[in-house]
Amino acid sequence: MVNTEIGSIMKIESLQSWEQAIQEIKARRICGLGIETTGSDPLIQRIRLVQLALPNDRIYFADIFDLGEEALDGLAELLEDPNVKKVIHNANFGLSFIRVSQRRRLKFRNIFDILLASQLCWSGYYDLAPSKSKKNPWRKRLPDHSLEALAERHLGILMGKKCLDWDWSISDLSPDQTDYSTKQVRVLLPLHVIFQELIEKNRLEKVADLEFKTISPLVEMELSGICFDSDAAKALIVEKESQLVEVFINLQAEAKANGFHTLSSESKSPFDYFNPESREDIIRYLQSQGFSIASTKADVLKELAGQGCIFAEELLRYRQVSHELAFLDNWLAKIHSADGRIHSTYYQLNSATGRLSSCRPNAQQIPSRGDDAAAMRKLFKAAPGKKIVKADFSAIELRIMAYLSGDETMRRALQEGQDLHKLTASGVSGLPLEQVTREQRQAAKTINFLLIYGGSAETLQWRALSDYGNFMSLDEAEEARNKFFATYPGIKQWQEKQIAEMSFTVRHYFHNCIYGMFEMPLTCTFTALGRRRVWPRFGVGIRASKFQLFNTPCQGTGADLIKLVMCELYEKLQSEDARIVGSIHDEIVLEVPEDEAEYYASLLCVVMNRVGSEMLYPVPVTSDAEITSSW
DNA sequence: GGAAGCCGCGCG
DNA sequence: ACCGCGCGGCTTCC
Repeated sequence: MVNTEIGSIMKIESLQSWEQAIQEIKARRICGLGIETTGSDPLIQRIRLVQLALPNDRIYFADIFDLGEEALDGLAELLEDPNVKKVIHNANFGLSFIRVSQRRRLKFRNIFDILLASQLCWSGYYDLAPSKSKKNPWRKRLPDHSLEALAERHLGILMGKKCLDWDWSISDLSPDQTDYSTKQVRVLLPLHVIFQELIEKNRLEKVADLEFKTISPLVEMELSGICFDSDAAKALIVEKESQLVEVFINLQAEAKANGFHTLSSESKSPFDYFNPESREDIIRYLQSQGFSIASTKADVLKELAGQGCIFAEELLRYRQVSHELAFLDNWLAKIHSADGRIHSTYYQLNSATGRLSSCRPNAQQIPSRGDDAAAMRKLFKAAPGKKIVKADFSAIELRIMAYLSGDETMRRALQEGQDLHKLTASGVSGLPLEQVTREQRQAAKTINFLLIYGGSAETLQWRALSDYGNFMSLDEAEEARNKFFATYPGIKQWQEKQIAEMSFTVRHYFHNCIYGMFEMPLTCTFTALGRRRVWPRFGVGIRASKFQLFNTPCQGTGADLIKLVMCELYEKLQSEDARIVGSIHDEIVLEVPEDEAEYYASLLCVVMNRVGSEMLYPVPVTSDAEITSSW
């Protein structure tokens, strides 16, 4: 049992003593940092409390409302000092507020984020909890990485739930508030010791350092947001709404004419006849018309439309337009009042592979494929006087696979600057490289992507048909598959090795307050930088699929790469208004002053190529940059 | 009336 | 038997 009264709390009364406290911390080389704010939005709300925990159990407690915002200058400087380690839980949150207060680019150094550390050490782990669903009686439960959960799991300290309706802007904070806040800061250094050891034991040092460094560019990217043309969006909405109404009326009329009634309750559907959003209605209606389908997904409906079913065709149209409308409405709703821009949130390690994810709105799912995608993308424009500079890695998955597998043919082809899709086309068809047609190259692209992730001859056949109406017999698909692996024997070997990993285990270290450090034998995959994903071993049948074992190292290495690029690039950004504004898995988007666009376009490529080629050595990495006025 | 699960679909 | 995400709508269950 830990006595929370141990250690003294020093309330800072003046800027001068705050400065002294910071000097003392610099001598100590390490501190825990806790920040309380008046709300969750750094663009609107402010920092209220700053608490710094020292290794001698002393806590410096600063009320920024009393000291004034100038107090944050010294803190920002401390955060940029590479010689002092700052231990924080969810650094992104507090540091965003610091970044706003300083109105300048901050390069945080030597941050140790307990949240990211925990997510790294438990990456992929889950346990099973009973579920109400009959179809799926066990559901995956991911570990809780909140500070409260970590304190309980690793230290045995029960902190209770943080009260969400505490007001941190009132002049006199209640003892409950300040006590709870202090309790949180107090567990940071003890947790740091544990996670430092876990990171070392699991050989995650390089990945952890990368993740901690990524906080700076990510904070700035979220605060930068992206410029959005709301007038053009509104015009597009008007247009699409009338399209939607038209399709909707047609669907209603046809359902009515055939005596159909919806099952949806009245509140959900404004008409009695047919609710196009209800899969139940769709299946029932089409059944009544003599079409029997098990699913209402797009390719099933397309099949029906091909057979002359107008209703299915209209349904597809309805779906498409309503989906696009939902995007537009959502983006408009997310425009921030402070600067008229859209500020997505990025999660650094919410995914099992290490990729970034994005939400509210998801900046990584802006349409790019469909008919109206270009018009939608145009809405994300550069601010006046700025240009958008974007670059993506070319065929990065294949390069990563070449690196991971060490396949000779693939490596040599890439070193010689050959077109891998063409090479595959040649290997599959038996034609010399120069006789490969554009169509064959396109088909080879599909083959490449499907087969490196474990696709079967059947999926190959199906994709060839659905993508370009190219009919392939099963034998032909099987033949293409065999030729692919004959062309790249290293890939085949690597896949076999990965499958063997299913029954092979690696010692992975965990920690809790009951057992202390302990190891478990787990299925484990690794990326170029040593990032891990583990698979817990419960009963039979619950294990990594071969697809996951093929895909995770590849996707994860891509994540290592893009994060490294973000960090290196961030260091090289010159003017304050050259900003990273997007990161979409293999693509970086910048918004820069117009007259610097050329400079940043080439810088971006140089950094991407260098970082990529170093990480995947001896496989070279290339990228394509482009200067535009919108995404 | 809210939470959980499922489906379908946008991106890479 | 293709992987990884987030989101919105419907349905079901408390």
